[in-house]
This record gives sequence, C-alpha cells and structure tokens, in this order.
Amino acid sequence: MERLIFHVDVNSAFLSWEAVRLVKNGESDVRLIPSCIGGDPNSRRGIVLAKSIPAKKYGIVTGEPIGLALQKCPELMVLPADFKLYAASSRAFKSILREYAPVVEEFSIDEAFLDMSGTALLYPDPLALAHTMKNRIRDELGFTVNVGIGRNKLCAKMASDFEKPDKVHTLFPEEIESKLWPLPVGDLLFVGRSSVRRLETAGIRTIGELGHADPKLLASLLGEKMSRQAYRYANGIDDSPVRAEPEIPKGFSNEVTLEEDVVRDEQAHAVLLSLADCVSARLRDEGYKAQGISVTVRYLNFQKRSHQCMLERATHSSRTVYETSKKLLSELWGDHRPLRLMGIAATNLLGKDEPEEGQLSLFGEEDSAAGRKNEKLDQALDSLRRRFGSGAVKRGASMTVREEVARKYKGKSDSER
DNA sequence: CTCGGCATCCTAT
DNA sequence: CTAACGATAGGATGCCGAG
Repeated sequence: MERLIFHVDVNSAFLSWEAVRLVKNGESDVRLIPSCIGGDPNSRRGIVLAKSIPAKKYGIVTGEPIGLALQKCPELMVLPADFKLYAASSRAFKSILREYAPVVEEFSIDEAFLDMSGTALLYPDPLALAHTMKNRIRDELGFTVNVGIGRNKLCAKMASDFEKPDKVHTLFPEEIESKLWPLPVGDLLFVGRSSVRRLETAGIRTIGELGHADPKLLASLLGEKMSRQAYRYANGIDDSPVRAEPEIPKGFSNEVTLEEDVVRDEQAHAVLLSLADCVSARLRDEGYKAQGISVTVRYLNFQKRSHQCMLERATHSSRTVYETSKKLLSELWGDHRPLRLMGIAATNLLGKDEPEEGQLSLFGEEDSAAGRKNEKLDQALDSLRRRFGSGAVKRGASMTVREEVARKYKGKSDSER
C-alpha cells in the first residue's frame, strides 16, 4: 500500500499569530520589520522563540538569548509570548486541515501530519490540494504555512522545511538523492547538536554520507537505537503511522528559571511549594496520580542535577508532592550552591480508572484524616481556580510559579506586569 | 544474567 | 575560547543492586 503523507508547518508560528492580531487591531505588520517573540520581557533570561524574516537577516536564530539578539540588531522589536492566542490560532489552523484530511496527527502546536493515503479519487492532484489548503489558511486566517509531501512522515516533514515561507515541496523516493542527500546531517530529524559533533569526527557531514556510512561505525558513534534510526532516516525510510489519537501522557513537569539565584532553604521551599501546586493541580485536572516524583536543579554554571523517588502510593495531593520534593531537594542540595532553576516532575502516572498495584487502599492517604483534609483543600482551590481563573487563588504559593517568585522576591504586584 | 530504578544525556517544538 | 541565558516532553543509555 503506497502512502501519501502531508506535513503542514506554520511559518514563524508565534510571530505570525501575533502579527495577525496586531494587523486586525489596525497596527502595522511586524513580520515586515526585524522582530521576534521573546519569552518574558521582565525576566532578563528570555530567549528568541520566533523571529521575522528581516530579523533572520541579522543572524538572529531561534533559541538565542534576547540580549544577544539585541546586540545583533538594536532596533529589534521584542514582543511577549501569549500562549492563549497561540492555542486559539492553532485550533483554527487545524480545523481547516481536518476539512480535507481523514487522519490528522497534531505533532505540535504549529505542526500537523495528514494521512492522505487512498484519497486519489477525491483529490486527483495532491500538489494542487496542498496549494488549496495553504492558500485557504493564508487568505482566511492571515498567516502562511509550508506543506511537505512524501510517502512517509519523515519525508513530508523534511520537505516542509525546504524553502519558506508559503511554499509546497515534495520529497518522493526518486528525489531523495537530489533533495535530501546534499543537506548537512544536522538538518535530519533527530540528528541534533551532539550527534552532529560525533558524526563530524568520522568525517560525516551530509545526510547522503550518513545514509551510506557503515552501520557498525554509526552504532559506535550514536549508539544502537539512534544509529539505526538515523541511517533509515538518511535514506528516507520511515514506517511510523499517522496517529490521530493523542498519546497518553507519561509525566507532568514544571520548572522555572529564577529571577534571583536561590541560596536559602526558605526561598527554595517557596519555589517548590509553587511548583508542587502547579504539578499536582495538573494531575487532578487531567485525572492522574503520580507514583514517582522528581526534582531538578540547575546551578549557575548550567550544570543540571536531579533526584527522583517512587512513592508508597500514587498521589495527586499538592501536600504530598511538596513534602516529597522537599525531601528530594535536601538529598540533592547539601552544599547549597546557588540555583538558577528548579523543577518538579510527576512520573509513572496512573490513570483514574487504573487501580494501584497491590491492595493498599486500606489506610491510604485519602482515608486518613489528614489526607482527607488535604484532598478537600485541593478540591476547593481547584474549583475556585476554575471559576475565577488561575490567578485567583493564592496559598503561600500560587498557581503560576513566575507570579509567586516575582511576588516573593521583587515585591511586584500583578498590575505592574 | 536480566530486570527495574536511577541519573544523565539527547532531541524536539 | 566554549556552551549557553526557556518550558515541557519523551526516549536512550550506562550504571548498579536485587533476584
């Protein structure tokens, strides 16, 4: 069965979506000047999340610190991120795709795979269909996309990355040699910075060289699994299906880069409480309990460390997550070296309907008096948040970590933000 | 020896 | 000079102790 896969990718998604909103408000189009979306402008630690094409001409790249970008281009306009807007824009964009495609996989907020296999009678000309889709999105929603077409997801995705913006590209098997193999290895999906560095030591610079390399050599450079996947990808081989169903989550995590370095236990515990509140509220909202908790810290030199543990029993209680994370931090942070980042992750999730291994619901945390009290408090806070928004409820630490950290250490109020 | 837990590394948006 | 100034997620890998 020959497949036909599209990959649709919004060009400079966050910036495009912000530009559309500004244009609707009668303002000028920031896509036409050097501009970018850059993290939290109040924190000095933001990075470039999306940039305009004029900004790119200054050598500004996604992921670089805002300060550095401003050095390259002092007149760069930096706009704050607004994830509510992005979620709404993403929905509108994907709902147009669903009008054409029987199976849509939401790969990220601004990317989707469409399985168009077997639609030849309905759409005899796939290229024409791709143009129709991208033009409709552009004309109705005001932003451009790239469409990549191939026989599998990998080729569709690589093709959508070719030339931007507002383009349709194909990467069919007979085009692998001319379109894929000349590209630098780092352009290949899942060949990141570290793999590029290792491949370079063996003189492998292009995707074509990777696709012709000795599998034994690749295994020694990249490891067993990664090397096999890289070799297949380099030759345009990929069997993975387009999945319409979202994956079942494996964990929830929240982490913050702190406005000020944390050196004392009281500061650290305030941050943990806030993070624990976030993570546990997400567990309750999504109907999961965590069997494991992990705490991560990052020092001033960017070195990261983490400690994790398994719980006696699964939990979604903010108190249990908090107390556990305090214990993990104390194991991790004996030296009290200054921290620039802290995070908590809930791991080894159990779904609502998924009973715990063993038979220990006898004197579990929900059954003790203290456990019931904590459960009640969490429920009450959750319902207040649902009614009045996440900013409404504060309890030493609030829903949003950044707010709380700012309040504690800078004495700023919400209105100043 | 194998398995599972843990810490870390790697990659993606 | 290097990496690297972010949040979140998932998978791979190497080590270690238990059975």
